[in-house]
Amino acid sequence: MKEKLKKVINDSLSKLDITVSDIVIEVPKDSSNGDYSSNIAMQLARTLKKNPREIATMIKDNIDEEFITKIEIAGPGFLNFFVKNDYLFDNINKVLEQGDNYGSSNIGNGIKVNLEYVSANPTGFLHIGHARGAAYGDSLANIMRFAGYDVTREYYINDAGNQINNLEKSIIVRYHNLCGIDEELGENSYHGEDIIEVARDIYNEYADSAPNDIFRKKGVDFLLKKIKSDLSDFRIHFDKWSSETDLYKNKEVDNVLSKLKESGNTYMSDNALYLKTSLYGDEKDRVLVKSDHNNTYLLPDIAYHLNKYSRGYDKLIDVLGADHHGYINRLKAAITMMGEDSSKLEVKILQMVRLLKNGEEIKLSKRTGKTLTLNDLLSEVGVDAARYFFSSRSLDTQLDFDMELATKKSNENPVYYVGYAHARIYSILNEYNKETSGSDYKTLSSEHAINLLTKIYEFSEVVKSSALKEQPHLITNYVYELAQSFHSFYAHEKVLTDDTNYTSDRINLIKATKITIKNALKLIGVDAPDKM
RNA sequence: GCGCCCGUAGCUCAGCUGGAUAGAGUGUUUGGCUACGAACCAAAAGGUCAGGGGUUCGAAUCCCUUCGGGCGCACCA
Repeated sequence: MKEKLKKVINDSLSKLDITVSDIVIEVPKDSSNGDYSSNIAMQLARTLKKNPREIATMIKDNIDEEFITKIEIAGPGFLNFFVKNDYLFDNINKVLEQGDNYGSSNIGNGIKVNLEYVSANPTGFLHIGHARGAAYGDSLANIMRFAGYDVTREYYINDAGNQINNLEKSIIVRYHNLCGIDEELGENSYHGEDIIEVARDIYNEYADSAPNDIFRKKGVDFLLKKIKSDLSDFRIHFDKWSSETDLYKNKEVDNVLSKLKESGNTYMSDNALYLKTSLYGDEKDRVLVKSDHNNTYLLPDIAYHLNKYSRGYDKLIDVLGADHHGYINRLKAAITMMGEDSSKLEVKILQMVRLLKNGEEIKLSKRTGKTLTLNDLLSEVGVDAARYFFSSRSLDTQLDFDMELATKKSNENPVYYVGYAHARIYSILNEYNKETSGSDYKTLSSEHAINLLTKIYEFSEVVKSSALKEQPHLITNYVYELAQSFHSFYAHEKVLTDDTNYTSDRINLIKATKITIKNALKLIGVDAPDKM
C-alpha cells in the first residue's frame, strides 16, 4: 500500500513537473490523521520556495484514485490519505493461503550471509551474557532467512591457545583435589563449579590414575558437549562449527603469517612480531607473535576470518560482547592487508548484562566462578520467557537482569500475554470446528476489527525492516502489539454467533491472527502455545 | 586522558531514514465475568526526553559541549 501511494504521489508530482528521489509514507499514530500520511509537501517547501500547504493542495488536486476515499491536508502541510479497506480484507485470504510463509519476502535476494555468534571459549559453561548474544544471533538468522537472505549460522571454537592451557591446569588441580592432594589454583585459573564437574567426570572414569595427556582434550570435549546441549535447550542450532585447532592443522595460520610478513606490514620489536595495524585505522600496532614464540589471539583469528572470506560470502556478521569492541579495528586492518574488503565484515556489539539479586549487582566473572549459567536461567524462567526477554531489547543498551524479579514475575513476562492470545484463538477454533464459507469480509467494519486487520497487514513490513536494520526486537515489539489488538477485539466482539456470515468472517480473521502470531514468535525462537 | 555504547514516567524498556498531543509493561487508583479462556478489557494518575547551546517550518531523534553510568585502551582471549 505504501508503494502504491508513493506511485500515486509521484504521478501527481510529475504532472507538476517535479521529480523527487524518495517519498516517505508513514502510518500516523492517530488514525484521525488518516490511514497513511506523507510529509512530501513540507520537504519540497524549501526547494520550491512555496508554502507547504499550497504544494499539498496542488498534489492533492492531481490525484484521482478509486481506492482513495479521502485526502486531507493537515497541520503544517501533511497529506493524509484515507483508503478503502479492501486491501485489508484481501490480506486475510493471503495469510490463510500462505500460512507458515506469511510475512516472508525476498528482499534479501539470496545474498550470502555468514552470521557468527556466541563463539564462547570451551573453558566453562555458557552464562547469561552468552544467552543474550545467542538469542540475538539466532533470531537475526531466522529473520534474515525469512526475508530471503541465505544465512549460515556459525560458531568459532577457540580450542587452542592460552586459555586452553589455563583450562588444562585448572582441571588438573581440581582433579588432584579429588584424588586427595592438597593443591591451590593458580592466578589465571578458572574457579567455577563447571571445572570441578569436568574433574569429577574424569575421576569417575579413571579414578586416581588418569594419564597426564588427557586433561586438555577431556576438558574441551566435556565443556563443548555441555555448551552444545545448553544451546540446544535454548533452541539454538548452528550450521557450522569451526575450530581454531583445525586452522593450525590445515596450515592456514602459517599461511596467513607468511603472507603478512611478505606484505611488509610486520616488524620485530622487543623480540615480538608486530603488525602495522595503525596504518589502517587502529590506534596502535599489535603483536602477532609474542617473544615466547606463542601466537596472540589475533593471528589465528585473522586466519579464521580469511577462511570465512574464502567461502564466498557477500556479508560477514560477527556478534561480540562490549568488552571486545576495541578489537574490531585491528581485525579489519589485518583483513585489508590480506587484500580482502573489510567493509563486508560487520561487527555487532552487544552491551553487557548486569546481573542483580534483590537490586544488588553481582559481578560476573569466569575467573572467580561467579556466574549465572544459561542452564540455571532456563530452569528458573524457561526458554520462552528467556528468549522473549532478550529479544525484546535493542542490543546497544546494557540491561539489568534481576534474578528475583525474573523468577517471581515470570508470569508477568509479556510472552504470556502474547501466548494467551494464541491460546484463546485456538480455543475458539476448537469450539467452532467447522469449515468457513467464502466471504467479502464486509462485516469486519468496527474499529477493533480494522485495527487488528491493519496490524496483521503490517507484519511483512516489520519483518523487512527488522532484517534490514538487523534488529530482532522490532519483531518482539510487533507481536506484542498484535496480541494487544487481538485481546481488544476479543473483548469487544463475539466471534461465535448465529449469523453465519458474521461468524465466518471472524473465524477467518482470528485464523489469520493466529498464523501471524505464530510466525512472528517463531522468528524469535518462542513457541506459540495452544493451551496454557 | 583517548575511543565505543548509553542517559526517556517510581522501576524495566520502546520510540521507524527528524514530523502532528513523547508510548508500552510493571507499580498506584478505579470500573468490567449468568458471552467463545478475567493470564483479559476499559479508564485515571504519573515526563524540564540528564543540563546547556546549535542546525530548521519542526529535534527525544542530527551537530557541539558539560555532567553522569557501562565497556575498552596487554607480548589476555
